[in-house]
Amino acid sequence: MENLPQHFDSVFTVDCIIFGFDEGELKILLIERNEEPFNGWFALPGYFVEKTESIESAAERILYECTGLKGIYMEQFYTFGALERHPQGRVITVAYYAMIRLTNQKDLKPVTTFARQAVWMPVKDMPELAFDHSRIFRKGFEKIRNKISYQPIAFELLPEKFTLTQLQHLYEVILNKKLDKRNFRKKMLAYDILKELDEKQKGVSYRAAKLYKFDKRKYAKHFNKELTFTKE
Amino acid sequence: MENLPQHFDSVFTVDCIIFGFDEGELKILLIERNEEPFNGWFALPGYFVEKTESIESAAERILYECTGLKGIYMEQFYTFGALERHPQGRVITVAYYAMIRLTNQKDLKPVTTFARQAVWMPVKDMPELAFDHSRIFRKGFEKIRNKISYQPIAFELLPEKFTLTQLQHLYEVILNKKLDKRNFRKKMLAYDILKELDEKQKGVSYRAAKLYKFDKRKYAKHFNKELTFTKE
DNA sequence: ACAAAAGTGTTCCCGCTACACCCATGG
DNA sequence: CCATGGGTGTAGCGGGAACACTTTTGT
Repeated sequence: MENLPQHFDSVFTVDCIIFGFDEGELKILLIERNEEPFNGWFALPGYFVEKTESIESAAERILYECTGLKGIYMEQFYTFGALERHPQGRVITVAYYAMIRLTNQKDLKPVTTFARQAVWMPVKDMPELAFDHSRIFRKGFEKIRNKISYQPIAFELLPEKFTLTQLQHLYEVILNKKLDKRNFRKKMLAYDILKELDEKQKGVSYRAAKLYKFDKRKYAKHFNKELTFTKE
Repeated sequence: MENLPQHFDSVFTVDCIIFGFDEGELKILLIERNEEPFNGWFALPGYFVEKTESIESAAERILYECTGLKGIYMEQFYTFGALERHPQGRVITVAYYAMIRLTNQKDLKPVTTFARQAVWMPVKDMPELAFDHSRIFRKGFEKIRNKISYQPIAFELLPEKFTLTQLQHLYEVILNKKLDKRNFRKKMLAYDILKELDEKQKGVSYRAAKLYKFDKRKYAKHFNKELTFTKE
């Protein structure tokens, strides 16, 4: 194989699975494509990586273009390169996922031309997606389902202040099974990564629950990891 | 960004971390490069992926060219695409690892021209590698160290028949810590994935140990996975 | 007989599971 | 006062960790 410099122009893409939690449902961000191929189909937000940017920053840029959000930690999880995955040629794609907090800004307008609109799609009514994106989604979903069972990463999806019941619901949705309330609370508090606030829920027609906050410091101490949740 | 068809020719590479276990040491397969850049440096076996092959088959081909081995199950673990990782341009690389049984054929002759020689390098004396291969290696090594603690994947490194002590040594080398003999045996036998043979070690000047074999059937039953160890 | 590794059980502790009732609040 | 979710404890079980001596074999 020749290795002439002009051959060193890789063309490849990034695709992102962006999880959000809203109205008790797990959702992911999809775009409706506005160009061929698969014009009009739903797809994962993703596009070509520029020659001058790293894969990570491309992922961040795409996420920004679809949501207006910046500085979200994304994790690479797999690279898909089947020969026939793109009808126009050989395009490999590096897949990332992110979990974001979607408060207020529920209706997102994409800042790009390649997407007609962006929507939060409940995971349970996922349509068939463009390219091999359905497959990418399944693999990514499996990944976070796995990860959440041994690492407390669900906070990223919740508002800053949340109740234990909200947190539990989120786990139940992701893991797709009922959890025991007492055991869940015991275990979660035993992790010692939550800070109990002097504040309660408001506006509910039943006993208000205590609010909690995720405590980055304690998390870092226990898991001796960088605080990768929100890259600063 | 334009998306003219002639731009749809990705150029990218595959790099492989191939683990072997020999003389009580964990080793990985390195090649000595025979072309620029990094001519003469040690590197992970890897090369460009052809336009007509999938990433997986490219990985297999490369492994074959370096070792003569076929049908080894390789697992993709990360894609590296930092801008400056290749001095001649933007080249992203998809990294795989494999664990192989290296009996008899300790001296491998590469079937390629881009490698001057292939060597089994003990992990503990790893030199600095070409490109960002040292980083790739560290990430891959961490991956298998992680994986081995919750999935019994170490058999692939041992000869077909092995003693429990050999298996334990292998775990100790990978995890880099001493394990308790009784607990190790108890746990390993409890997995119920070993078949005890009617055969003993030979040629040792002490009490001969029983030989065991990895039992694919039982493994598949417990882990309900395909028998991915040796793809047939 | 001695050197070297094979082989073997028990106890303790911790974390997970299962399970049901009273409490606070708003309407 | 009632409906709704908030909040709490305990007992049993199972898996992991710690720990030391006897057996077999070749030299």
